[in-house]
Amino acid sequence: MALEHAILVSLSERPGTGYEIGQQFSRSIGYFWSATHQQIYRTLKKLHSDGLVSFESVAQDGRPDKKVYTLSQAGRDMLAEWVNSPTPLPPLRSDLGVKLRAADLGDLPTVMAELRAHRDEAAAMLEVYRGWVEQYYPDPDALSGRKLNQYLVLRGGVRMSEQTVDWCDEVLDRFQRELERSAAVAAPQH
Amino acid sequence: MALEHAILVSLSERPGTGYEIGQQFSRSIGYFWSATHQQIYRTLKKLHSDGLVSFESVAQDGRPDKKVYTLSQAGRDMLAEWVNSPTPLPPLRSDLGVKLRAADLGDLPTVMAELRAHRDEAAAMLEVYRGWVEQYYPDPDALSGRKLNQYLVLRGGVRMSEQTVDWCDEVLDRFQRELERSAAVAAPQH
DNA sequence: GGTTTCATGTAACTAGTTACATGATTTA
DNA sequence: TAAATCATGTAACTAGTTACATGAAACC
Repeated sequence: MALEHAILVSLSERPGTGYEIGQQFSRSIGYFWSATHQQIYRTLKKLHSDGLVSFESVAQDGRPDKKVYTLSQAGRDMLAEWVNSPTPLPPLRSDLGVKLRAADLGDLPTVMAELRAHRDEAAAMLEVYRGWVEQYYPDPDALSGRKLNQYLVLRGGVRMSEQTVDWCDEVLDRFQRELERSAAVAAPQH
Repeated sequence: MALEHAILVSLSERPGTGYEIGQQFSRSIGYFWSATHQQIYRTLKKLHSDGLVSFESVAQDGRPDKKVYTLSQAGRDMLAEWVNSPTPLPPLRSDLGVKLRAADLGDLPTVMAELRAHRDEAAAMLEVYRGWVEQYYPDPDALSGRKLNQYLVLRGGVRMSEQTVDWCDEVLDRFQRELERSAAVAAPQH
């Protein structure tokens, strides 16, 4: 139930509405989590009924009231306990990996085109993350505390994207050689 | 619904029981997927009712009958179509990342100890994957077809584990410096 | 004599996704 | 005037986890 924790972490930094938490999740790698707004509203409701957060309704003109949530002491205690607890290795799961294994059931040029698109998406994310590092953490050695933590999480995202791009490139290289090999067999030049 | 696909991929290589599929998922990185047996049995039932697989009950002495599932032509067609389709980048999700961001709510030495344990788990997986490469793919350049695909998936697992280990090391290094810094403040030597 | 392997299942739960709904405000 | 932003919600669904259940065989 890391969504609960991700929301609590967000609120531990500043109080906010469900909408704002959703924005943060989708806009930054910083929370290393993603969720739809429905999931967030539902979870906030549960966190409230569990006494981990409280909220204050704020009236607005022309817009629905917003509920500004704040972490309670119980929520803070719970978070601290969770932070000190072990994090098991997540089970391995990758759509791309599953698909790759069966790649020869498809059409190689098509598979390669889709792989290239996947690679490019990952490369675009990587550029975004690198831009954030430059913009928000220009002097990483000087960081400490919360800011350091946020930087290190971002570093994890950079590493992951790099890994994805490199893996796709490795696969594409090998598939390219396969293509050339089969072309050579189909139309030998000597 | 990549579990469906993962099961179909497994059956495309050889017919098998739900139990065997579960073994494969948990024993090898090859399918890049994990699932509990309950999930697998349930999904096989659905795949059967969708006409993507068929099964034959095999009586055994002293054991419950086993159902040996086989991919149907419809299943094979469906898989081929899926293999040719795009794979979107999965949403970023990491318990460790969420936790790291809130690391200063916990106790630094405790957090570091848990991080070290996480790192060691990932390093152990990495050794397992590397062992498989050596054992089953000693000459990667010579591979082609299904065998090549399987190798490339395994390479993805190696890369991911490496990334996890390296990230943990980077975080641990920085946290170590934080520890030393705070120790220096608490007990200055000059 | 206790654990692991083989082999399947039901039931209840938690987590996550997709579709639909409302409605004012700001920006292009 | 069309799209995006702000702000929340219900409902129905799919996916994944955990607990409980059975029972023989093989291994240590």
